[in-house]
Amino acid sequence: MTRRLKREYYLGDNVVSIARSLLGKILITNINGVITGGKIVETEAYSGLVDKASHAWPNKKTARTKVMFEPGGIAYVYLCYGIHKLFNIVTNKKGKPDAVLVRAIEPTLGIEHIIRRRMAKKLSKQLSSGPGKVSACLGIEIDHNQESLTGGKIWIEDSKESDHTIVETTRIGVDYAAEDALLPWRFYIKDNSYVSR
DNA sequence: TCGACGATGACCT
DNA sequence: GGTCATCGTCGAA
Repeated sequence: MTRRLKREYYLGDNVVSIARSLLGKILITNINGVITGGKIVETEAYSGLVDKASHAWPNKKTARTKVMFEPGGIAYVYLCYGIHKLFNIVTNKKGKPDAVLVRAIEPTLGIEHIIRRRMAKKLSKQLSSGPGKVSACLGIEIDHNQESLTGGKIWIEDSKESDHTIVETTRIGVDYAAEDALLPWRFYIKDNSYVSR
């Protein structure tokens, strides 16, 4: 069985280890009563204090990034390229702007709704293999920004699964971050076909 | 105000 | 491999 992660989980001060430990857990949404979810198979860590790739670097608080300065356990959702909604998990204590980007899931719950949202005919590996696709599958919108992850709309459940091998590598699409683009802060489950790229 | 530019994805060749 | 849709954000003016 599975159980919902508690607030304390998200308050941890090591966003990199949280990003790694989120692999295999189940991300679930309840959007107007429609429940969908999937196993997290790919994540990336972003740390506002030390990481040029983070929107909140260097400890930069703006209208957009202020949600990352809140205590962990809430969502940071923003619009990328004017089209895609990217879902992040805010971590760490108040004033420490860390977040984990969920890049891919393996659908496990409400698969018929996921297929409908993606306007597909059937389940395929390409439905949820990318951060914009994850939000599209789960019905995550911009106005879920700052939504609590311990409430009734978006949450994460633990899983007993632990037999996967984790691959760590560099993050995607952050070349602008110069040397920080080389940090091994992207994690995915080895051989899982829902991983992006 | 204004303009450059994305933590992407779909579609094309 | 390449192109481009599309718009909020942020720093410059």
